[in-house]
Amino acid sequence: MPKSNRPGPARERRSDTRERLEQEILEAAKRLFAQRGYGGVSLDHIAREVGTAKQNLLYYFSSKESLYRRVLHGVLDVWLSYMAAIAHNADDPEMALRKYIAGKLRFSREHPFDSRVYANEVIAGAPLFAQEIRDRVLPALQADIAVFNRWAELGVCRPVDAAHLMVVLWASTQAYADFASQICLVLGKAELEAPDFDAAEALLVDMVLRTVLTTTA
Amino acid sequence: MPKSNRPGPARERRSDTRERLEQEILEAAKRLFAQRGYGGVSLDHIAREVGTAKQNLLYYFSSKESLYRRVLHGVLDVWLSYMAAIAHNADDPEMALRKYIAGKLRFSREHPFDSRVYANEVIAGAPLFAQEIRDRVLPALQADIAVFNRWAELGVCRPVDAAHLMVVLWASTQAYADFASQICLVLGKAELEAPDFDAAEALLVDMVLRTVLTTTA
DNA sequence: GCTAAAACTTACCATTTGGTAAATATTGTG
DNA sequence: CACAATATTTACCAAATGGTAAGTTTTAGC
Repeated sequence: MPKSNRPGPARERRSDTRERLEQEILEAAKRLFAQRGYGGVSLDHIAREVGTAKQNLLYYFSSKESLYRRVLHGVLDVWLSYMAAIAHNADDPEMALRKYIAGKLRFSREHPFDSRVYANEVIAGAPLFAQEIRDRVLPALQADIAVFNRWAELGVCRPVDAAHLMVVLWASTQAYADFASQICLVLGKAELEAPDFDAAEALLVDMVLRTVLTTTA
Repeated sequence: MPKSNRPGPARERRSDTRERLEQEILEAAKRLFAQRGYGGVSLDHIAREVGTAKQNLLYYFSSKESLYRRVLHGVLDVWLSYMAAIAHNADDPEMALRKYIAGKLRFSREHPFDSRVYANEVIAGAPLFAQEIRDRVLPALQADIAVFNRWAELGVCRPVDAAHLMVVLWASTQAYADFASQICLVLGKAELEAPDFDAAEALLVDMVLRTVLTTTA
């Protein structure tokens, strides 16, 4: 079998190399932005981490800011999908909430840096992401609030302040990424493990279901 | 009445000036560290904010790091006092928890920058404050866990995972400082006001008491 | 192999960084 | 007023900052 015109997976295609390096840059940027915040990271830093030159970053990403924005978008997309899933499971409040909490906690475990970059941006006052929050998070939240209200009308849930409930869920689930260093220190362990996330999930689900459901399990 | 030897409050004493300027520096540093993180703030920045020269900051604080540490200590001292108060109200779990939540939320409202600086430090992995957390937060948490366990033994409370419950309370209460910008955006208001904090407090108290107490109110 | 596009490097730049050293100004007290 | 302690400014510094401009190497398709 001779070399096909469109090169096979034996040797990486140029476009694949590009994509891979782009990913590596994004990953490194994510780690560093998470650790030191936007202003605390230099392009040189990121470049060295990836093993290329600073000027090559600027070949892939036109500026430090555009790189940062790309990282932020990745996080938000996932979180919004979790919020949308609540509406998709609207026929079963308990399952919807269980899934939401489990999903957010799994994300905190598997992508702690993503969560931290986002946290840094919000703590800074969302200087670069305010519009994105208005345009995408606000409607997603309103949709979920509507779902909670419908549940209350149907009598399957108590009427709760859904907006603040979601804030509590955001904060609690993301804390296991954002505040992991402190949680580790006070639990006396080097890093959070599966049982810790399980315990967090059990407690959070318990708290939320006790607060929201009318039927006692 | 002639000028007394020890100058009265008519003209500020030197030592008062010193203290005042020191405070102003700390306040400005706090605001800026909260907004941009340690690495994102320059001494020049802080100095300009205060209206003095960078080199004069270094006269009052020996280095950027020492300034940062001072800010962090201020926050932790208050939070630890709230944690200690739980043990001091050990005879009344409901009141202890109500007070804790109310106190933390009031602090988030009145001192949002403090909370944000601390959040930045923890998100960064607590590079400068890890030892402080081990030495002071860990014992404080263990003391509170012991209180929860005693409540469970007495039958006034359900046995809960007190460590994770405290994590949830930390995250939820601090979110109203750290994530205020996002909460404002999704609530469609310019800034959080008293009713928002009241709603947050009501929900959090409700959630926690439903989870913890054996007696139904 | 040839050529053009894509990928990467070298050179450079004005500005800002945290910090040191030293000079100057201001203040309290005898 | 004098003098010493306190407070503030001026002058520097080597290193790092984000970004531009221009060059060089590598690759894909003919």
